[in-house]
Amino acid sequence: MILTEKSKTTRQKLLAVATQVFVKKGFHAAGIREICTAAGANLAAVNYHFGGKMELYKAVLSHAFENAKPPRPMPTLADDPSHPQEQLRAWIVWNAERMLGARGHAVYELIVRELQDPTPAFDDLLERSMQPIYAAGEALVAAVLGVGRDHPFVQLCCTSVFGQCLIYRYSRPIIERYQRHASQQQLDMIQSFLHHDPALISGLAEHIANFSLAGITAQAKHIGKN
Amino acid sequence: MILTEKSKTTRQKLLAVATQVFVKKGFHAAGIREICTAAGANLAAVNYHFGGKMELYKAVLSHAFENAKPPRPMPTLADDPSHPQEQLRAWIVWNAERMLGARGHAVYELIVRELQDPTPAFDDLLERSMQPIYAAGEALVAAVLGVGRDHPFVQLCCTSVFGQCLIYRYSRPIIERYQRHASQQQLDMIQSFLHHDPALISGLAEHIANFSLAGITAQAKHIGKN
DNA sequence: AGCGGTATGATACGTTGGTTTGAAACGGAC
DNA sequence: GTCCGTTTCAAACCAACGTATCATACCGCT
Repeated sequence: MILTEKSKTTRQKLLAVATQVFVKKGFHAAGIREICTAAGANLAAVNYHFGGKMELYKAVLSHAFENAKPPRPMPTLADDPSHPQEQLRAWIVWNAERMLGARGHAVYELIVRELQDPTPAFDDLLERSMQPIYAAGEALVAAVLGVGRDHPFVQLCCTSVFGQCLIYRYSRPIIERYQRHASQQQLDMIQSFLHHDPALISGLAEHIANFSLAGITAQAKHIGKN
Repeated sequence: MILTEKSKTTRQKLLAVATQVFVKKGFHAAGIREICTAAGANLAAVNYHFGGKMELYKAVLSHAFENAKPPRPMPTLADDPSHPQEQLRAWIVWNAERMLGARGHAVYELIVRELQDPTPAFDDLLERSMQPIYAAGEALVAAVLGVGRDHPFVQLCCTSVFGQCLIYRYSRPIIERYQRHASQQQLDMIQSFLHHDPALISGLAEHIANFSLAGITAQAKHIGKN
C-alpha cells in the first residue's frame, strides 16, 4: 500500500486519537466508533488502515514507545564505575523523570494498563521498554551495596525505587479527585503535575533520589546478618 | 425480602464468586454469565438478588471491605506521642502487611482497578478504606520530621511509602511472567508471595520500613533549606 | 478521457453481554 | 390440601461492539 498524502494524515490522525483513547480507557473499553468519529474518519477506517483493533493497538504501542525516547542517554555503571553512588543517583533521577515526564506519559500509562489486563502485546512491550532500564538499576544498586546482582536486597531496593515512581501514575485519579478540597497552593502543584511541568517533575525525581539513596545505603548495614 | 436458608447460600455463593472474578478481571471485563455459571446459579440470579451488575459490584466492595478488618489495630501517634519514630515504623509495617497480606487482598486489588477506571463506588471506597490510614501516616511523618502536616515533605514521604507497597500489587503479572526464567529459589519466593505467605510478607514489610525510615530521616536534613 | 490502485462512505452481519419476562418449583402458614 | 410470597429456570430482548461488504469518490498515470 502506497501512502499518499491524504492517507497519511488520516492514518496519523487515527493513531494520535487512538493513543489518547487507549490511554484514557484501556484496550477493551475503548471503542472503534469513538476513535473513528473523534478522528473524523469513517467506521471502516481502522480495519482498512490497520487491519483490526488489535493491530491498531499494537501500532499505538510501537508509536508511543518510539516517542518516549529520552533526550539524555541513561546513566549506567559503565559510565563511571569508580563512583557507583553518584551514578545510581543519576540513574534514579533519569528514570523518575522518564516515568513521570511528558515523553513517557503514553507508554507508561499503557504499561500500567497492561499490568492489569495483559494483551498479547505485553511481553514485547515489557521487554523493550522496561527490562534494559531495570537491569541497569540492578547493576548500580548491587555495586553500591557491594553484593551480587542476585542478592535479595538488590531486587527489594529496585522495587522500592520503581514503586515510588509508579505510584504517581496510579494516583492520578486520586489527585484529580482531591482538587475539590485543595488549597490554592496545592491546586497549582496539582496542575503542574497533571501537565508534566518539568520543574515539578525534577523536584519529585530529586525527592525519590534522596529518599532512595538513604534507604539503599541503610540496607548496607543489614548485609551479612543473614 | 426475607432471607431463607436456601437464598442465603446462593446469595453468598454469588458474592464469593463475584469477588474472585471482579478481582481477576475488573468490573467491565467480568461477565454476569461467567459469574452465575461459576456459582452454579441461573443467569437471572444476579438481577434477582442484587438488582444488577453494578449493585452486585457495590456489594462485593462492601463485603471485601468488611473482610479486610485487620487483626491488630492501626498504630497511631496518639498511642505513644513521645516516640514518634518507633510509632512510624510500627505504622509502616502494619500498613504494608495490610496491603500485601491475604486479608486485604481483594480490597486493594479492587482499589487498584478503581484507580484506573473509577466507578461511582470509588469515592466511598477510598474514603472508608484509605483516608484514615493515610491521615495517620501523615501525622506520624510530620511528627518525626518536626513539621506541620501540610509540609510538602510529609506528602512526598507518605507517597513514597505507599508506592513501595502498591507496586507489589501491580507487579503481580510481571512476577507471574518471570516464573519461566526463575531459579528454584526464586520460584519458591514467588509462590510464597502469590499465596500471601505471612513470613515473606512481614519480611517485605520490614524492608519497606527500614528503607522508608532511612529515607524519611534523611529528609530532615533538607528541611529549612527551602 | 479513461484506467487502476487507493481511500472513504453508508450499511448490514454475527456475537456478546446485561437485562427482562413469565412460567415453574419450592416451602411455610392456615 | 391450598394459598402465597419467595426463589429458580429457560428463553428472549435489546443495545453495543468489532468486523465485513460493496458501492462510490479520489488521484496519478497513460
